[in-house]
Amino acid sequence: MTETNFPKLEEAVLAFWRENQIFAKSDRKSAPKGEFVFYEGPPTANGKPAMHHVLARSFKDIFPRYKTMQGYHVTRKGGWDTHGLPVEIAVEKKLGVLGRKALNHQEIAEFTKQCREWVFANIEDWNYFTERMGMWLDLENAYVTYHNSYIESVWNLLKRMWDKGMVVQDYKVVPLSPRISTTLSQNEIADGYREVDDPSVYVRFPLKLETTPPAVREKLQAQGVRLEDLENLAILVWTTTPWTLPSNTMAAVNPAMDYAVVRSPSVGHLIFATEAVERLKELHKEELEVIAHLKGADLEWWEYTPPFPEVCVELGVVQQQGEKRPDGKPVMHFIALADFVSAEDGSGIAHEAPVYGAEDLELARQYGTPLLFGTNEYGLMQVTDERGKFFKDADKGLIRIMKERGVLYHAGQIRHRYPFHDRTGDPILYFAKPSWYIKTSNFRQALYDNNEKIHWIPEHIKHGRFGNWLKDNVDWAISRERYWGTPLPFWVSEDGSEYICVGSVRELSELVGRDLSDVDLHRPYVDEITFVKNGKTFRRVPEVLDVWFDSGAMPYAQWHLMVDQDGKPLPGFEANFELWRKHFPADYICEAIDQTRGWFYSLHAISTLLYDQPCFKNVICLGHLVDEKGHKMSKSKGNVVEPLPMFDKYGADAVRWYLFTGSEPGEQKRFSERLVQEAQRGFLGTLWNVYSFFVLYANLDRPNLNQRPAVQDRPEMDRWLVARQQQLIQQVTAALDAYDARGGGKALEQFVEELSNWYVRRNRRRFWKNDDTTDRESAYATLWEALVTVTQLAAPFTPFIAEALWQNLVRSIQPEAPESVHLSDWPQVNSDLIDSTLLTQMGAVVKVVGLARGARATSGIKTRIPLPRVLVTAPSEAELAGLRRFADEIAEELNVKQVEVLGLGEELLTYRVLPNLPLLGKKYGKRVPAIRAALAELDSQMVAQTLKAGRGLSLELEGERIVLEPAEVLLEALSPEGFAAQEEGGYMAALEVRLDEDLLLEGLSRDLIRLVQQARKDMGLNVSDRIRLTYQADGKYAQSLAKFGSRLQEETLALSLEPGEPAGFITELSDEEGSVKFGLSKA
RNA sequence: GGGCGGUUAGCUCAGCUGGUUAGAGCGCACGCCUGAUAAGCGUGAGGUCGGUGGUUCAAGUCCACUACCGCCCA
Repeated sequence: MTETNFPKLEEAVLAFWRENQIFAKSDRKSAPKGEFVFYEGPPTANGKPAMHHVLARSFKDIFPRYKTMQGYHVTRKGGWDTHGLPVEIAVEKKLGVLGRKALNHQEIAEFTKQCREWVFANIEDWNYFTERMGMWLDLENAYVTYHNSYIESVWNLLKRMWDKGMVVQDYKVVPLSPRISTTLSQNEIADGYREVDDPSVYVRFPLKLETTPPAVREKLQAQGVRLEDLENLAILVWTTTPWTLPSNTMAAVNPAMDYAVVRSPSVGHLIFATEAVERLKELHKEELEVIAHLKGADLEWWEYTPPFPEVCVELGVVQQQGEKRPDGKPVMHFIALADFVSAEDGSGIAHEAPVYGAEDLELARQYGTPLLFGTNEYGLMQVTDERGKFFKDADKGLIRIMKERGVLYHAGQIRHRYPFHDRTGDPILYFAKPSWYIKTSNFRQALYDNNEKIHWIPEHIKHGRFGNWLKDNVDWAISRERYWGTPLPFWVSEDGSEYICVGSVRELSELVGRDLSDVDLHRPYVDEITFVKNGKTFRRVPEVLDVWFDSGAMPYAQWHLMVDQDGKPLPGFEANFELWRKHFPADYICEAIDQTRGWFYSLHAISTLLYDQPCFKNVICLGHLVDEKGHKMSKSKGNVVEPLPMFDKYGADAVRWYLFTGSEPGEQKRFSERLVQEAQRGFLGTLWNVYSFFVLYANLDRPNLNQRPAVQDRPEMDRWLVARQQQLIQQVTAALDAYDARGGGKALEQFVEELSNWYVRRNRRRFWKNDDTTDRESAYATLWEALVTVTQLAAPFTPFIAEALWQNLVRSIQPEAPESVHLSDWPQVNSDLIDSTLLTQMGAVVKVVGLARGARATSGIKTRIPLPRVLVTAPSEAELAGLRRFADEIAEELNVKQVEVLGLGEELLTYRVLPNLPLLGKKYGKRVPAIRAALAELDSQMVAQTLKAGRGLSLELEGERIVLEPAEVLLEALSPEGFAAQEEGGYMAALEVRLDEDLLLEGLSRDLIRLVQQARKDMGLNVSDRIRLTYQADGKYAQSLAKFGSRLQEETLALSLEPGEPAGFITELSDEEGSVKFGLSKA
């Protein structure tokens, strides 16, 4: 065996690539098919590379390698995502600036400096890891999102959107830590949930009868209820946050739900969800009588008096309570419809204070209602007698006021989970803050239509996770009150009346009146840049950009694209423009499934808004890696599998192979070391074995592989392998064209399995003892071609082993061949060589041999002992022809003297008669069971004769006669009596188990051959060394030697075989058949 | 609470538009082979296809409900 230490082999290949700059050369490989565009979704280099990065990078690597071999050029520009919260949090921890409300200039400078350093904390690990796993990526020219050039391109994109009116300022509900008014991230909140008791209050909102919707009037009338008779009619609204009630602008009902008009002895008439009636009875301990039913949808626009009507005037939002809009609709304080309202808790009518909830704010947008800020952003009440109190402390007082006003129906408590801020201990305040938005919702249709043009893997993401998300698209909030990010290029005048969006450094320089080319565009430096225009001083807005915009901008910013409103390059940026144009849109991108709302979306949104086209044509959306038990890998659980030890132990190829073929790419994958080991032993091991076999004998025989016999002159067995190999090229090419790595891998695996266990196994002798030179040369040629083809086809999957094989198989004998397998051209299918008849026939042979081996096993007679006869059959005429054609192969493989191929209707065979259900079901439907029963009754020989003659089968069915077409009946051969047989699906092999003296002696001779061969090996002889044999034998062994001695000599390369006292190396055997003792000496 | 995906042998996974006895690899047990040999091959055991109900001549596959796991969102 040659080198089998895969990790060591991989290191050698890496050295080879490095020394000979193979990656750089692949960049210059001729590319008649043009550019295949790949985008690297930028990882962050502050963390360590983990196994899921191997997954993504493997899939990112395989298709560019494939396309390069196919004759495309692939630019593999790396990239790093460098801004954002994770970096800031890490640095905050380090610097200890926790929960500070605002940093001063000096502090920001220190902070962003630290961020910049921290970003590449693990860059060395990343560079090493990427190379080691065999991913070719240009890391030297990687784009970096914090570079000034990158930021400038992002500004350019924003400016174009700004000029098109796509950028607006609006409110966004964010989680705040009150008192310090710091925006928190989801992660910071996730840990802070606590069980707490909060108020649960039911409040009456009296309805204004003059605004009753017509649908309500009609329905009440139909149910015999007069509106005027309803006393104190009010909706019953539920909330757990009384402090938000002063900010109430709407009450929401679910349009699909049932609502009841209920009479309460204590307060008059109430409307709330029918589902809640029983609960309220229980809760408030009073008898409630349902007198009418309404649908939620009926109630829209019905106006009510809120519990704190004075607030809206007090805040100056309207002139007077109950004000109308120009179209006659109320400005606020009416019933709105919302799908999110449920009746599982409360009354089924939700109180809407849009300032304090994201869904509520969205509803306010839909209905165009203004906002009432009952608190400020520090959580202090701004209105009512509770003014100045911390919001949670205002509940009691507000409840008292409502009681006095007679609108409180019921006040209780509820235990639920509510988030708190760890560091301050305060409850989280969800609060609407002004924020910058991109109006993506205006492009909902375009976003959706462009998505139709994308090929998603897996398919369901397209209309599922991603499509649904686009359908419900809301505006993209792009501003963050942070420090380390692309600063928003918006400058606002001191009076707040005018905004200027800056689209380039040059533009900013002109506004300021000095050259800013060397200024760091980050905070705090950019904050110092002010200018005067129209007599007003402009300062930058404080926010930075959402990092997802950074990453979504990479198609443009990685080339420092700078264009004007018409998309034409700005002066001096013509070359950048050409680079961009050559690389837009992407043919292929790949990331894990969590990117649907991250990178996939940001790419798609930006390209749709600015170019109205998708940004990528094909996308593989990977499932997550979990541990052996299906749990998420996390450091705290200690179940993380590190990639580098896997590479060191099994090699990167093994890991890659497992990731490609282990399961569908979109599925969640359970990862374990064992599976990598399996991949190594399976595909890689088998391939390597075949290769070793080839090398072992090729080194002895030195066949001339540069002058190979024509395919048509080769034996059938070789032509079969050639056909199979062409079929493989077809399969792998089709699979990779469809971005189906798994399909391609499975085809390769299947081929290598057949190559090893059928072709090599069957043809071994042609390599090691074959005086027929033509035949030997043919075998070498055929096996060599198959290995070379597999090497090339496997190159994108397992680049290391493929390279090693290429160097040894091809480069060693063809110095003019491409220097690396990755610089070679993808194999082309020669369909003339796909002999499908031959493939079908050989398929039947393999099948039947498999069955016969099973039969051998059950018979208990070792393969070594020849048997006189095997009967075989197959379900189709084409396959029977194959069995006849390859009868010799079958005989040899099974060690039987005679192969008898049985056709349809022969006497030795009996059959199982089966209905062809797919055909019969369509034709006869309900009568299928009866037909089935009738068929079972028939004599199978008769049926076989009938079908053999090509006649239909006539059946008596409940007095009716029907005739089944031959194709509607299936026959499966059964094992005949008295044979060791196996059958399956119409294939059958039956061994005649009859031992005679001759066959036994022949079988024993094989034992003797094996004995001598083992001795040769123990002596340390070469396979080609000649020997001399002396022996003593008795019993059956003596007979066997007498009869088959010459064969023994032949097989063991013995020049002589003499009876007498054994001399030299001694080996012996003794059992019930007799005994034998050999002496071997080297000739 | 909503959306999407998953649940098939001890493990990792296939099962196309419904159709005959639900497959593969690994592991396990037993055996074979012995000039690919610290390899190779075969056979066997092992399955209520998460559960319930429905549609159908026929359901792992279609429909409804449901349980559990995962991801995203709220």
